[in-house]
Amino acid sequence: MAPPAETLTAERILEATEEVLRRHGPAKATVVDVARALGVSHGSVYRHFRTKAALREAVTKRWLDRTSQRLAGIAGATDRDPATRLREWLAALFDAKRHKAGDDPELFATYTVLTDEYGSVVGEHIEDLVTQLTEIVAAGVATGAFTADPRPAARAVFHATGRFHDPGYAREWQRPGVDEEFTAVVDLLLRGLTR
Amino acid sequence: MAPPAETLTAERILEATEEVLRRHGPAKATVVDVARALGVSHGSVYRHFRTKAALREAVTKRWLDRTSQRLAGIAGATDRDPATRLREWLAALFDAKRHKAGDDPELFATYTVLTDEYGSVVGEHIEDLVTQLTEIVAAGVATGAFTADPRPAARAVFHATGRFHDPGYAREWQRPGVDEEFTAVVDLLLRGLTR
DNA sequence: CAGATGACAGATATTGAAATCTGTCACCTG
DNA sequence: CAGGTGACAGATTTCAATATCTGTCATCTG
Repeated sequence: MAPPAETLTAERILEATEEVLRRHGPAKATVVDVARALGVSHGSVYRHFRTKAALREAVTKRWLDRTSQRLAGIAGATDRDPATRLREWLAALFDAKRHKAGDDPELFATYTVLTDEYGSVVGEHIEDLVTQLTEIVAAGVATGAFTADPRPAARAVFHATGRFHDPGYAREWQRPGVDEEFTAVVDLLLRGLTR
Repeated sequence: MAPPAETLTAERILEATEEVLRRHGPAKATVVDVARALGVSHGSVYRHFRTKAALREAVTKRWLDRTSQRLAGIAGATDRDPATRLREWLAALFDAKRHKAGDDPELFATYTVLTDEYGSVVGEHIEDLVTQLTEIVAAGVATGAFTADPRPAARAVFHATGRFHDPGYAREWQRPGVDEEFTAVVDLLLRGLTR
């Protein structure tokens, strides 16, 4: 059922777009470049994505979804105790972001531009993450470990840790002492949640 | 001892610079404009500020200091109980920022550009604010209301409330529901601090 | 005939020459 | 002679012409 390798699919276009963005950056990456990379005319790209914006948006969504999926594994590990899971989930989010930002700063900057462009996609991603957090908090409430209204509490935890996952703070993630700051905030939040 | 009104002082240059920034914005405000507004040659401005950057930095500092001074009043009100003082201080910070951003968005954008340019001035301003918070937390620890190491706890509170005072989030401050989000975060933090 | 093409019009970006600005300094002036 | 000036060199910005890109669509082809 999988189409032959040479068939032009949305998937192949997205991969080529990621590569073009990596090479040229967000300002210079054009639809013509993507078409050239695939060896087709740019008109063909427009058969799969109505506009350049739609294409960039789809690439952005893909990138964010990869992070969500990684974290979903931790949120769903219902065998572990909620406090630990919350800590690990937040640490994993911080770690994922910090590595993305530190390992390839240019690519990270590229995606930061894209996420700024497509606020609604980011909004959905955040709702997704808050839902994962809600799952953990709700588990804690069920256990009796936490006292809280899960959804608003999860949202508060997400907002309170913004410094450790919002791309706007990426510069700070390299500085010494951030880990202590992270731990201090998470400790304080966990004390606030704990019965 | 106060110099006559027509004497060129650093103070008068700073006032003129604020006005020029308000009128022309950060990108188009030039030293020549400032000199023109004061009716002097631009060489005279350079007698008081070594570079354009030094002038802009001084204006930025003045602007930040005005906020610090307002908040210092609340932090220093040692007659009131620490938990209330902490809430009021954070609410006052949020309120001050939100009004600056909402009442004159262009001027706020101008100063956001300036604060991005002069990170060290912002750093000092933040240290100043964290010191004020530390004072409140320490008072709470003395009372027995809070359990915490005042300085790191104050820093954690500051970081955890970044969403409600960092200019990068200014867009969010207009949205409905932010007040509830603010209250949720502050409640959680206060629960964490409280013995 | 489904899918690809490339010519085209209007929008956007690039480029380089001209204009303006920054920072210095030798020289005024009250 | 303290404080101010304006001409100047080099850096930066502006602006208009030129080039490139986006999105459409009539046409082509396997």
